[in-house]
Parts: sequence; C-alpha cells; structure tokens
Amino acid sequence: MIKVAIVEDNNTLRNSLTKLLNQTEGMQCVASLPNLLNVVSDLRKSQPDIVLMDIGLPNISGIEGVRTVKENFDNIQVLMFTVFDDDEKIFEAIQAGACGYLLKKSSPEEITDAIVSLYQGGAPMSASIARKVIHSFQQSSPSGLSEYQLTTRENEILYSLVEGLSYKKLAEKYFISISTIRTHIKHIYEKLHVHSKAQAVAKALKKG
Amino acid sequence: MIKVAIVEDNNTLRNSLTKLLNQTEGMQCVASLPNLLNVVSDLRKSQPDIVLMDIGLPNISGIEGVRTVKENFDNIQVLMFTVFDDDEKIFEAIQAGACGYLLKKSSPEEITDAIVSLYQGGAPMSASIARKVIHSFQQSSPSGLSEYQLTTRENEILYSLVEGLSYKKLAEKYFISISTIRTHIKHIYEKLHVHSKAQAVAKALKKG
DNA sequence: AAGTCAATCCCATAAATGGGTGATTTTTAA
DNA sequence: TTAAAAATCACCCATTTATGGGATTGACTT
Repeated sequence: MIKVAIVEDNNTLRNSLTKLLNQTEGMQCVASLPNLLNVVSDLRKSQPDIVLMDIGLPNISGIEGVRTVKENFDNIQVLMFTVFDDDEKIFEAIQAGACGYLLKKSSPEEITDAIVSLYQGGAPMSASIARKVIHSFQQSSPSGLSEYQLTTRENEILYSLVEGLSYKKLAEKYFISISTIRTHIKHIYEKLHVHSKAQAVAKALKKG
Repeated sequence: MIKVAIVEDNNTLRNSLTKLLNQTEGMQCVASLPNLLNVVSDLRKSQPDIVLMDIGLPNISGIEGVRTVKENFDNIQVLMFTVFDDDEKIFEAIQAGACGYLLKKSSPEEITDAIVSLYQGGAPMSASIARKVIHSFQQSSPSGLSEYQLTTRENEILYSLVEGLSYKKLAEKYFISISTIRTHIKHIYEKLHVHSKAQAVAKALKKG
C-alpha cells in the first residue's frame, strides 16, 4: 500500500486527487493539505511514502516545500505537480530534492502510474527535463588531474586502472606489451607520487 | 534528416541496424563501424548528429568511446546500446557524456523513437537510471555503499584501502594479523562483486 | 646536429595480492 | 537457546605488482 500525501492549494483539484488515490488499488491518500504551514507535523502524523506537491503554492512555494520535506524526512519521495512544463522551476525543484514531476493535465492513469513508478525507484519526468538534469550533471570539474602533466598514453592507462584492469588486460587492450604498461605505470606513479594501483585509482577519482 | 553513426561489433546486428535507419524516413546511417579504432577520423568524415554506441565493445569499451567522441566532437550526441539493463555501466556512460541508452531487445520503433527523441533534445532512458542520475546530481544519495551491507570492520578496512594501505599496514593499524585482513578483504570483494583492490577502491569512491 | 621526451620493449627479483579451504571464538538475532 | 553472522587466525598456491636496472625508436625543439 503506497501512502501518499497531497499538498495543493486548489480545493477542487485536491479533493478529486484525494478521491482518485483512494479509489486506486494499492494506494491511499493519508494527508491532503492546502499549504505548507504545518507540513512537518502533518507528515510526521500521516507518514506518507510519497508527497505530491504543487509547485505553484501561494506564499511558500512548492520548491521550498521540497527542501523542508527532504530536510525532515529521509524516506519520503517528492513528486512535483505543475500546470506548466516550466523547465526552470522543475529543475530547481529537482535540485531541491524532488525525484520527478507530473503535469496537472495528466490523465488519472498517468498520475497513478507516475506515483507507482516513483515508489518503485523510478523518476517520472519529461525528456527535456531529463536532458537538462543530465547536462548539469555532466559538466563537472575541469580535471584537477591535469596538474600532474600525464601524457596522453598515461592518462588512457590511468582511466583503465580505475576500471580495475590488470597489467595483462591493459596490454591486450592497447595492443602493447606488459613491459610497456609497466613503464607507463611507473611514470604515472612517479607523477602522482603514489606507490600502488589502489592509491593511483584513489587519486585519479578524487581529482579528475 | 538525422545523420546517425553506428558502433557495434556484432556484424549481423550492425547491418540490420543500418538497414533500419536507412529505411526510416528522416534518418540516415552515415557510418557503420565494428570498433573504435579509427572512430575520430571516421566520424570527422561522416559528420553524424548521433552515435549509437554499443556499451560492450571488445578491447576498448563503449564507455571510453563516449569519452573519445565527446572530447573530439561537441555537437554529437551519444546513445548507448546495450544488452543488459546494467545500471552501473550505463551510469558510467552517462557520466562520460552519453545522453541516453537503448536496450538491444528494443523494437525497431523504439529504436527510431529513441533516436528522434535524442535529436529533439530528450534523454531516452529507463526510470531507474533516471533516478540514479538525479540522486547523484542531488549529491545526497543516502544509499551509496550501504546497499552492500558491509560490516563495521569491513567498512573500516575499505576506508583504509582507499587510503592506499597494504595488507601489512592494515594489520598494524588494526592490531590484527594479516590473515584476518585477507579474510575481511575477501568478504569485501564478494559483497562489492570486485576482484582487486583497485576495483574496490574505485567502487568505494564512486559510491560513498 | 644534439638534446629531450614519449612510447616502446626486455630482464630479474622480492613483495604483495587473490583464491581456496578450514577453523575457533564472540556477538547478534531469531 | 539455538542458529546465524562477525571477527579472528592459519596454510597453500598461482598470479600480480612493485622496483631496480637498461635499451631503442621516432618526433619535436633548439
């Protein structure tokens, strides 16, 4: 039984959502709130698995709401509920801790599907949001490894060390002899000031 | 017209994919490669919009392939192509710059749909991968290493492995014999599904 | 033309590691 | 209170790694 809480200021919508959830098998609406005023104590009482949160709440926005929920409850997943496919807002909500979002124009089926998907570890969202998330996630630190001045070959090999390859596998991968692999790794160790594969891997991952 | 390049070692599959793409309206296969050997020059000639990349290529893996492509071509989007729904690998590929993935068992329609979706700015991927990306992006994945159920001792030792200590040093540090260290490490390997210190360190750092 | 550096290779040896099997004691959980 | 899990230790064997040395080729710089 998936326990869901709703935070939505529009009374009509909130009520029909509550009905929908309670009529759906395996689902139960354990709280139905018009705003975030007492959200922490309300959720503490009702102990939902999932909160369906309107993103455009008056006064305190749903994005703040996500933050509040996530700070106080580790195990509650938040699904944003919004009228517009507003990438910016949704993106912010996800940064704040939401795991997905749902358009208000969605059909009853889509709504319950999204809730189930979220409950099962998914992340219901549109393609464009997904791409946005992925991008901001990819553009990470400009390699702190470069300070060590590894050559191209050395960098390649260091990457592969992180993958856990042995000298033999490395040799096969790059079509060179184990001796050469050894030499390269010697140089890598010198440059990184380490003395084992494990240390090199650790340093490689901590930097770039 | 969406120009697609394919990198796939299985000849049969590669050929039928090529056919599929060429038979699909608005799509064209401009390169069909069995490996990554000359991928940079090949792609420079064919100038695809999208690369469909097998994740499990022999020798140089598709994950490296993504890195290579992304380093050399800003505007090419990479779609991973994989047999298994292997979260770890796919996640790595996305970190490396892929924008989505596709299962090999997908229907022709699903394949072309995913390509179109990618071309239009989407990010075709499964719910569980999406969630994983979101989590690592929220930088607060509470799960992390704990999913492996390491004991207190095993966790201590794993931390020290990351520091680069040898078995001998570990034994001295914890006032126990090297044999015991070995045993603990064996258990750690079993639980993490790895077979070397380097792999364990990599996994430890990638998770918690 | 001389020098540097990356990349390639080889030899040899000692230490460290990974895999397997088996055992005892203490702690924890059912 | 019994069973399971954790922590401890030992032995064997094959492979891998680390470390030391030395060497050649080609590309690029000066």
